[in-house]
Amino acid sequence: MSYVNEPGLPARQRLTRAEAKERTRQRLLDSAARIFAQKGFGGASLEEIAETAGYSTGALYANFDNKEQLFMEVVAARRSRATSRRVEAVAGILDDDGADPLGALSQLFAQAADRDRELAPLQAEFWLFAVRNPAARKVIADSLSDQAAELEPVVARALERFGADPGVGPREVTVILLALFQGLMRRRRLDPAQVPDDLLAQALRWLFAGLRAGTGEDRETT
Amino acid sequence: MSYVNEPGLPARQRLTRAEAKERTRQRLLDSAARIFAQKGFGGASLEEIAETAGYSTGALYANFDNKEQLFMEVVAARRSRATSRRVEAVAGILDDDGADPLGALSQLFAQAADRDRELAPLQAEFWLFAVRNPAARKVIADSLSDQAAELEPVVARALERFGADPGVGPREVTVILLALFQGLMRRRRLDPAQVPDDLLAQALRWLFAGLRAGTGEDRETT
DNA sequence: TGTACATCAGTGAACGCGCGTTCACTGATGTAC
DNA sequence: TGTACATCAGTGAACGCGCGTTCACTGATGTAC
Repeated sequence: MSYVNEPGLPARQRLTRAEAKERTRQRLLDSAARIFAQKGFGGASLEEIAETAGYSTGALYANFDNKEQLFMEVVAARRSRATSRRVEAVAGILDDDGADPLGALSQLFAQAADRDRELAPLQAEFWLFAVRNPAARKVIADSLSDQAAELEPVVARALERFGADPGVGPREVTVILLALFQGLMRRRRLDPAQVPDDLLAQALRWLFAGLRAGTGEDRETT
Repeated sequence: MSYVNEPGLPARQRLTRAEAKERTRQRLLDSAARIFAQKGFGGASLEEIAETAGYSTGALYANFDNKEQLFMEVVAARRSRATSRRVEAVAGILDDDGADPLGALSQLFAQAADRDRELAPLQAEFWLFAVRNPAARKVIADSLSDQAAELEPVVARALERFGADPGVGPREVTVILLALFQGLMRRRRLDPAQVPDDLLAQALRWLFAGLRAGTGEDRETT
């Protein structure tokens, strides 16, 4: 095998052409996600994206058709990642028998949002892109649906555990929870004082108490 | 008085210079809000904004310093408008003794969101601008706080009416409600099927049932 | 009321710059013998 | 294993276009007498 894999060197200097291209593609996608999050679709320049990844602009056009397609590939790349890990973490918390699972859960989310500062802006860009480009809407909507579908069984188990009315659809609750979470995290970003760590926990407790208390037909008359 | 105010003509042909300038300013702001919503901050061109309003680009620079300041003026202009009317409508529904106030309320919001298609994209642009421009963050955050403050007394009354625990802070509930509403409306825009008209009503019923049922200290242990 | 001058809101052509995209080129990888 | 040629991922200069911004100018409004 000659000198290719000398023990002292960082392993695998040599990549096949396809591997090298894939690595380049991934680096460009990572860089693109970062710059799009920081500057927005309009504000991000392809040169900065390429440069941040360590390439020249031509590398982008060897891997993607144009700026819009690059953006959609970022969407697709984000589709599968991160989400799964987060769902697992949520499931873990609910299965543990800690004293305050809803509190722990909301802390988990708050920490995730504080750590990954680019997630929320990136998602806002995705949403705006979807609203403005009819061709992209379905893809981005599906990406969100996937997210919800993955979280749904965990929510279903939580509903059981907290003794919710069995008539309650877990899909609906999942959509509500995601909306609530996103809304609060966005608001928190603008003025953190208005959205303290435990506000999401509060909301969750109220919501689950309500899920326990009444069916959906809990109409009220004076 | 010569011929200035001939009865047959649309009244007040003559405007004072200040009035004319103010009218121009308003038209430019309206047009800017529309184009920013449609194309985003980066995608909107000053020429299109001016042209849509019926002016040339120079008119923009006679009224605003530059593109960023124009954007911030759009934020400020939106701050006072619309919100008040909406809050009044909400208050009206809660004071009426209809059979299903929460349902009526959520229908009101859904209709508003469907009618004003530019509101949500514009607010997303505001949010992104705030996140990216530290100097603008406080102004935009305050704008949101105003919105919440205006809605708060209405929420407080709703809490009383629905018999919530008196220890519950109306401000927190207001923040939660706004987050929930925004999150659901955004999602609805991407795929309406996932967020039917009455999902917000469902969420509200559960939340208020929870507010009635338990205090914030409703901890749960297996 | 009428006249002469000052002001200034809005015009629109011009400027320079940065951007997305293209393309002839390079040199490392792959293939055939 | 070695050699000759083909392929193609990535380079980087060049292109043209649209943009934000500027500025000399215009003509209607305001002011002074």
